[in-house]
Amino acid sequence: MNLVPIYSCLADETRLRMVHLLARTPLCVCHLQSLLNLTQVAASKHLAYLRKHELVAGRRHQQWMIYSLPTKPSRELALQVRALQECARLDPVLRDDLRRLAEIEPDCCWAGQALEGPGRAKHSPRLKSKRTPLITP
Amino acid sequence: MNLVPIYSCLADETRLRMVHLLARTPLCVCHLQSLLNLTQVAASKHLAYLRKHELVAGRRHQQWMIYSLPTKPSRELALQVRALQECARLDPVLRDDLRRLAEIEPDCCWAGQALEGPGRAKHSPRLKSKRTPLITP
DNA sequence: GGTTCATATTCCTGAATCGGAATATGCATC
DNA sequence: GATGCATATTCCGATTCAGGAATATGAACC
Repeated sequence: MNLVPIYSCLADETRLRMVHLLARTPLCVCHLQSLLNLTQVAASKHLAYLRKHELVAGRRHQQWMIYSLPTKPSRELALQVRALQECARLDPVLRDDLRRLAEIEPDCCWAGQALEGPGRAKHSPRLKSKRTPLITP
Repeated sequence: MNLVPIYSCLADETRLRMVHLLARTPLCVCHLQSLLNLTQVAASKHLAYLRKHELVAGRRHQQWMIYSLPTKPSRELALQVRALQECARLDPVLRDDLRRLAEIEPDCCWAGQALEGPGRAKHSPRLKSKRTPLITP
C-alpha cells in the first residue's frame, strides 16, 4: 500500500502546495519559504516529512538545498501528481502559487533546469544578505 | 483548498480501501466490515470520518445503512477517485479487495443498483440472524 | 412493550503531528 | 579559524486520531 504515504503527505495544505510547486520546477528552501510565507522551521520540517516519505529529493548546491520531485518517481506518485495538477487548475490558492512562481522564475537559477548540472549560481552567494528576495510579503 | 480533506480521508489504509470499494458499488456497513475484516466500531468510525468530510453519503434502508460515493461528487473528488482507481490496479491489496467484492456481488442486493430505488431486500431482514455472511473470515 | 439486529456514539489511552523557540550543522567568505 | 548565512534537528505543549470496551439509538419483529 504505497499510496497511503503519498496521501499522508498531501493531507496538509503546506505540503500539498510544496509538492504542487515542485511538480513544476525544483526549488530551494528559501524560495519555498517565501512563496508559501512560511517560517524557516515550518518549511524545513515539512520538507523533512516529504523526504522521509520519498515524495521529494534534496541535493545540496553550495549553501542551498535544492528540492525536487524524485528523478524516477513510482508510477503511483506520477499518477497522483498528475491528478493533483489537474485539480490545481480549479483551486485559487494553487493557481496563485503558480502565478507567483512564474513571476520569480526569471530570477530563479533553478527554473527549468531540473536536476541536471550544478547551475550557475545566479542565487548569488555572498551578496551581503541580499539573497534573491523573490516575493517580499 | 477542498483537496486537503479528500487527501486526509485517503491517508489511512482502511478508509482508502473503503473509498475504493465504494467507488465500485454502494455497500452497507456489514459488507464493508467483513470485506475489510474490521470490528464494528472501526467500520463505523471510519465511515463517520468519511461522512464528515463528505466523501461518502449514507442512507438508511430498513435496518441497514447503505454507503456510497456522493451522487454529485465535486470535480476534485471525481478526479481523485479516478486517479485512485488507476493506482489500484497496481496494488495487490486493492485488487484483492475488488476480487473478493466480485465474489459476493451476486449475493449483494446493492450491487450495481447505485442509489436509485430502495431495492428488493435480498439482504433479507428477519432471517434469524442469518444475515448474508458474505466472506466468512 | 420487549427483544434482536445493525449501526452510532462516548470514554479512554497511546501514538503521531504541528507550531514555535532554541540550538546545531555545513558551506563559504574573510 | 571566526563569522555569516541557509538549513536541519531537538525540545516543548497542544491537538488530532486510531483502537478497544461499553453503551446508546433506531428499525423490525414477536
